[in-house]
Amino acid sequence: MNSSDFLPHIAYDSVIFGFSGEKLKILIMKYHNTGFYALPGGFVLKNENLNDAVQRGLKERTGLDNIYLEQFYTFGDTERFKPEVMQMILEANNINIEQYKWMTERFISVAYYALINYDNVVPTPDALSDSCDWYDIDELPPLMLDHSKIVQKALQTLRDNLERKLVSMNLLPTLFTMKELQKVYEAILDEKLRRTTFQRKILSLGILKRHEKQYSGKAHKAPFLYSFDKTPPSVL
Amino acid sequence: MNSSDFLPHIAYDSVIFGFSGEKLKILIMKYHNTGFYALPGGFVLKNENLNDAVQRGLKERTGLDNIYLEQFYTFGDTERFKPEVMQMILEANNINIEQYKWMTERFISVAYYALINYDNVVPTPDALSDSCDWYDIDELPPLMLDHSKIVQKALQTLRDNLERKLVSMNLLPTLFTMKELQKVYEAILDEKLRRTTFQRKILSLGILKRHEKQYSGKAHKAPFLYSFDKTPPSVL
DNA sequence: TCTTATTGTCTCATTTTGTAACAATAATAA
DNA sequence: TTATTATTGTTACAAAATGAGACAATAAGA
Repeated sequence: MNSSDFLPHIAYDSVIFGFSGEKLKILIMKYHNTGFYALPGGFVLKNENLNDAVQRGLKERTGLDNIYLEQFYTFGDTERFKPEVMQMILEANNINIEQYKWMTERFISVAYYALINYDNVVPTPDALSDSCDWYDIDELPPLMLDHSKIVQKALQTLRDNLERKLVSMNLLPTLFTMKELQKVYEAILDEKLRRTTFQRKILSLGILKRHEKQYSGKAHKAPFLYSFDKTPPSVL
Repeated sequence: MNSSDFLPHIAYDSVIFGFSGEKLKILIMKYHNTGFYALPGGFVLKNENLNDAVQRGLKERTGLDNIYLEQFYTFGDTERFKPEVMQMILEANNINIEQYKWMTERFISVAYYALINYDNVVPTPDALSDSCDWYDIDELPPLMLDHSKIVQKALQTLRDNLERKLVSMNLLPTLFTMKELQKVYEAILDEKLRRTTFQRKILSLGILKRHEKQYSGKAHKAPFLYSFDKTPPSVL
């Protein structure tokens, strides 16, 4: 795979959401020797579907196949074009700038968000970066270029989609309690929800399967465990 | 303006909605001597914002400035790459294929929908096409490439956004009746709505300003006229 | 003046949502 | 063993939103 295998001027960036404990998190990369933080991204092969290119990149970053993905916006302002930034990254990696000149040209970036089960992931840096780590959504480092804007738009889209798509299914393990599910909603919406109303509403959707209780080791009544029922009525 | 002024591999397509009478309509172009019907589209100048490129194209097609625009999806499957199609269009226009070879390469297309006031528009074909006309959304001719898919996705997005964005504001003239507003909703959702419920709900949003009645010339009580109130509370 | 079609508003039934209360219960402390 | 504590599942009732119909008002035409 060399430069000429990729479509010039076209990139993708991905906002990879995971949920752990009480917090919504995303994966952020840090480039070698530059202090630049960025979203995981990549390029599209000349004979590759755009969506497949993103899946391929996510597989490299997370080790997971068949990730839940939603494309949410394509960023195409000329302001994103800062050739000196990519040049610094390439130089910091002792890369032959001449050969990778295409990388310093203007790019339009198609942005996706992914939802994955935090526990299943081994974040893996790429050749240009020395880390790929989870960050709380409200404690992100300063991101390069327009990546902060991309994250904000991803969050907004995730919120808008929360009621219409099975978001939480992809963020939780197979079995979970009603409280855990509520925590996911609260983390995404960034607001507290009323326990009884939430429970009634979710159950009335008919998308959950109730399993045997499991004694949790806590000093109170044990909660039911739930899973998402197979082939739910698409919640539309 | 010549070929080298444009970003290669990147195009846009626009689904331009208008409303007339009872029907939702979109603008469709027909290419010279080929029988190909297509959405209005175009390319992005090397130093031009993506969104500006689309506004520029819409201005050429409709004569309008500052059109309401929403980007809704970027189509990037390799299946869209059918060089013979663009080649036929170029040949039918006696265009030097060598010089316009870039047009026959693979393109990723960013799709937008626009909402405009049907009555204000003079549809104008471009250099390659001999017509640009309104078609009822349910009576479209067969469209080239994946353009039918693009229209379907535009419609779905429009429906999803109907409650959250001020869609109708851009499809109606300044003054309109409650019945006309209801017709817009019905055309978009493709379903009948109950008059009293619709009226109550819309009025409760507090986004309409009621004006003096105008005797309509019809044999019944004259309806109020409404306009959208300035700076509505963004309906979110 | 009567008829017709449609509009604006109101009422009442139904459904959904907000809010609080309460019994059940798993671990812990006494 | 028994009481205590924290949390859960469910119910009950109030408040709000929605569905469905009734009805008076009224502009134009018969």
